[in-house]
Amino acid sequence: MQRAKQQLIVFRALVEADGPLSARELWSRLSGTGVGLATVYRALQRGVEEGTLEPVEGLGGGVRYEPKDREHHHHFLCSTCDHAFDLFGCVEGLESLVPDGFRMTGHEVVLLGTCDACAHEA
Amino acid sequence: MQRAKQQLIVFRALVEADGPLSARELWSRLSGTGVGLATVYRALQRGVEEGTLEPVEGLGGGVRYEPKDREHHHHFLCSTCDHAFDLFGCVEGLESLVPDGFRMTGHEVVLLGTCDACAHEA
DNA sequence: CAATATATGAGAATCGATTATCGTTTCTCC
DNA sequence: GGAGAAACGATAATCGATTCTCATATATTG
Repeated sequence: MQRAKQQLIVFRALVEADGPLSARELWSRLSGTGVGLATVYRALQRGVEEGTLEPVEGLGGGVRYEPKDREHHHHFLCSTCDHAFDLFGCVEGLESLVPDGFRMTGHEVVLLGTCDACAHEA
Repeated sequence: MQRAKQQLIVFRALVEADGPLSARELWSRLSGTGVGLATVYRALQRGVEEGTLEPVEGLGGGVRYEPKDREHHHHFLCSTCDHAFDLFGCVEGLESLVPDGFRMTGHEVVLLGTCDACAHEA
C-alpha cells in the first residue's frame, strides 16, 4: 500500500471500464487489491471534487461514476446484468419536446434491453 | 374514512398530476385528507399489481409513479424543485446507438433544466 | 531515522426509502 | 345490528447506500 496509490487504482479501473460504475461495482472489481469500500468512496468523492470524475445518476440503483473527459454520450442499461455501457452518438429532436417557459440545460438518454453477453447466455 | 376510498384518492392524485410522483410527493399533496404514508405505499403497490400504475425510475431519487394508460412519453426533471413533468413526443435516431449484439427493448429520455415556475422565481 | 501529516481498512453509525406490525376502524354480508 | 374480513394510520423495523470513527500504516520533511 502506498499513499495515493489507491486513488489511482480506483481512477484507472474507471477509465478501463466500458461504462459508468457504482461504488460497489468498482469495489468488486478491485477485490484482491485489498482496497476497502470506504477508500473507494473516498476516491470517488475526491475525484468529483477535483473534477476528474463525473457522477452519473438516472441509471437505476445508486450513483455511478465515469471519467469526466469523455465526450458527450449516453448509456445502455442491461436489465439482466444491470451493467451500464457507454454508447456513442446522440439523438435529434430534443428541443421540440421542451414546454414553453422551461429552460433545458441538459439531457439524458438511456436505452434499456439486453447486452451482448447476456443475450447469448442460457 | 371509507374502505378503498384511500386507494381512489391516491389514484386520482396521480391522474391529476402533471408528471410522475414519488410516494412522498404524493403524500404531501394529500396532507389534510388524513391519508397515512403507509397507505400511500400500499395503494401504489396495489396499483402496480393491478396494472393501473407504472413505476418510473431513472429520475433521480426514488421511484415515482404514473397512471399506466398514458401514451408513450418522456419527462422533464427540474433541478430546482425536483419535480418531474410529462413531455409529449419522442426523439429519432435511437436505433443507430445500439451496439452490435445488444437488443433494445425500451428507452428513456430525460430533459434536465428549470421548469417554468422555478425560472420565474427569485 | 524521527516527527508529523495524510491515507487506509474495517466496521460502526447514519440516512432516506420502503416494509412490517399492531390496535382500531370501516366494510361486507347476512 | 352483528360477526368476520379487509383497510387504515402511526410508528417501529428493515434495508441498502453512504459516511464516519479510529487505530494502524504509509508518506513527507528535514
